Amino acid sequence: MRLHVEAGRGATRKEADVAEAFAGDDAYPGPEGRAGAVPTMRDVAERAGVGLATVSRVVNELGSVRPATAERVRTAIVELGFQRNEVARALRPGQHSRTIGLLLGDLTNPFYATLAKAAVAVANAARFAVVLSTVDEDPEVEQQAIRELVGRRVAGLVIVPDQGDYRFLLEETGRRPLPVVFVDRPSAGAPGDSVVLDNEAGGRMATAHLLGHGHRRVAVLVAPSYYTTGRRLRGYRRAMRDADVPVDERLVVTLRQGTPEDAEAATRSLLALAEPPTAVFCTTGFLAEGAIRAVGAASRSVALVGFDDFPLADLLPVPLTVVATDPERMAETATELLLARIDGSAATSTRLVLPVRLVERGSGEIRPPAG
Amino acid sequence: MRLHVEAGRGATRKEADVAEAFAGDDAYPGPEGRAGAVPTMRDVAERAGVGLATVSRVVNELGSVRPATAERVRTAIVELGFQRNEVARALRPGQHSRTIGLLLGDLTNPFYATLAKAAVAVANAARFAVVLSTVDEDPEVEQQAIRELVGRRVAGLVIVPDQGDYRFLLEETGRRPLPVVFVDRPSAGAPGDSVVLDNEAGGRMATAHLLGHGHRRVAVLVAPSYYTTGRRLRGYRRAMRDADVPVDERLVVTLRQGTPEDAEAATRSLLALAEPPTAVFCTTGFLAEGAIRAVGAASRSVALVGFDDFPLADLLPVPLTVVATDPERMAETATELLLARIDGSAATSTRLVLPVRLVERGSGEIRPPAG
DNA sequence: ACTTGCTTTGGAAACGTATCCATCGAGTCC
DNA sequence: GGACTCGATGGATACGTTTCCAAAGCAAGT
Repeated sequence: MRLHVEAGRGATRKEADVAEAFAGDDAYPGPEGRAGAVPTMRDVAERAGVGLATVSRVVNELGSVRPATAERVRTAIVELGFQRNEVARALRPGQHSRTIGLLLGDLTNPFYATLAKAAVAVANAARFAVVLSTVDEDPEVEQQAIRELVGRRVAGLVIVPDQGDYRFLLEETGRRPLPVVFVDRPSAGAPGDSVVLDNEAGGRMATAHLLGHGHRRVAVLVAPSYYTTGRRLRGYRRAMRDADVPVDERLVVTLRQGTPEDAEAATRSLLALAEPPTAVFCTTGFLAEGAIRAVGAASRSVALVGFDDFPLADLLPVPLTVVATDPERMAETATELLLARIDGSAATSTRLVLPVRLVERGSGEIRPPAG
Repeated sequence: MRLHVEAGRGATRKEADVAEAFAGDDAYPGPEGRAGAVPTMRDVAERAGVGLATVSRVVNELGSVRPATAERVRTAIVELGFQRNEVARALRPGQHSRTIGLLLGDLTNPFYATLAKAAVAVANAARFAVVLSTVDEDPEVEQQAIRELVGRRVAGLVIVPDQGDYRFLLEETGRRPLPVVFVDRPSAGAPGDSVVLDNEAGGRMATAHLLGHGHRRVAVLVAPSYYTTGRRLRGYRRAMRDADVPVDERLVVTLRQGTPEDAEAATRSLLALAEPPTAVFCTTGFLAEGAIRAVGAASRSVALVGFDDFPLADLLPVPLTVVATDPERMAETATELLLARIDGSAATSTRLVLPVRLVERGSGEIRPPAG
């Protein structure tokens, strides 16, 4: 049993490494198990003394069944504890499984976690289940995950796309295209709605804010997520141009990985320049985290603006100014759009752009050293 | 279209509230759609010139099919882009859907997010899908969510239980009991394995640590999550007893809600006492957050120990000392246990207790004011 | 009273897969 | 060389639901 190995991991800990497995206190009933199998519609029909079709009509609340009959059926349902088998239901052609697939990145990132939370809430409220898949950067894995979901006949997909090509979705889903909503980033050429942030405006706001506080040497840290951070960078350039401040390309750093560690190192390098930046715009929450560490360790005080708010940002030694987004609203909107699409309303392709806003907390209002 | 309302929300924002929906640029193909429907096993069989059963045998890698035949079938599968319909598969008796249900609390809580991440990773690696349901405190809603999952014929459940009663699970799943693993808290009387933390040891370590730094008036903030924080409180009492320090019950505060706000208010009250505590043990991450705010606002410096680590804890003005847990490992272990159970191995009921460890960062090493 | 039309009801087929069982072919033993 | 064995293969059935279609019940109209 593989678990034994697992339980032994981390055995170097100081205390209470008592990963004990004691067994048999409340043993499972054997596979032969207990009496009643899961009741089916046929059981209900039999008990209520009606036909199978009638039970289905009652369950699905299609009309044309006499109130008295319906009541008998409902009684039988309650008595037996019947619950419709969604699997069998989804097998019928033209029926979907009341399930949507949710494909996103690392849940440890609060941004994705919030997306997931909101999507699940909206879907569950509509009695849809959510199949969650997390992918990290590997288009191969992602495509496999999508195929898997399609194989499970989900009714639609909410995807936070990687830079991959999603055109295969069109092939994949055969007769009628699977409803898909892309979140945070539009997909390249694939059919589907999308809900994104106004990234460019965010980048512009952040940069203009720093410029407005007297900074001229404003660095920008860009994560390799192509679309979003690219747009934010575009906003940066636009703000610089609007303020007639030339961009020093040495201050535009595109990171390889986008991890906090990566950003910390990059920030250190920036601060070690002959003419270091007096402000840094971090196009990502993770990047901001790394930059904070580097700046905190440095002697100089550097202005910072992050992207994506996170809890405790206001508790830092220098509270972090951020471009706050509303991932919750984004996911809600996306999921509602998907459900509408599944429902058959929402006929034409839609592309929503949600606003962002600047939250001033201190780190962005630091002025450059005189000179 | 409901979305219009949605897009209009938050319209008080300063800039870029350009929630514009423009349509029709790349319209969906109509419902009649494009050519090929999703290929089925029958299509594969036809193309390969073999019987349906043979295709099934190849797909499921049951032996007893001649290599040449198998190869023909595999070719046809690739050519057609066939993918097994998991829905139909799950309908067969004795087959499960290669899907597990994951039931937990607010994903915004990094603890749950990490659990979800790890569970999904393990499940997906075993080619299981994960249906995610989040519940918040309402046993009614939770039971409904579980029924829903059972109706979808999931192969098993990973549950972070509320205080509710899970015995109904036994009734619910009919003939053979549904494999269930409880995480973080054992369930009351329900059948199933569980994987929990050594909460009592954690509480003991935290308190002993504070006592060891000279504190005598050690307060404890308890969230109303019954099991875990109750155990942590028990550890607190035990450490106090071991050190022969009497417990002042006014310093034992059980919160109504367990939110940061709640904790902040409670901490303020504590600090306003005639004989305020010199140290606070927060039995929860959220509680620690609130306590940090209250302590930061106060003039006095108070020692703090939190429970559950979180990112940036080391970046706070006074880096937070915490009892660190390993939710990732917990979820991995739980999911592996569930898969083993589904697989039919792991016969007897199991209960695992995972160790915790103290991470000293500064806030717990503050000494009490002399006197 | 018999037809007409409508509502309510039940039977049966179909969805795509896994598996039982029968069949078929080839190799083996006597 | 023929019966027998064993592996490979195909046909048929069942899983639980929805839905098409037909039948039956019933009221109203002629």
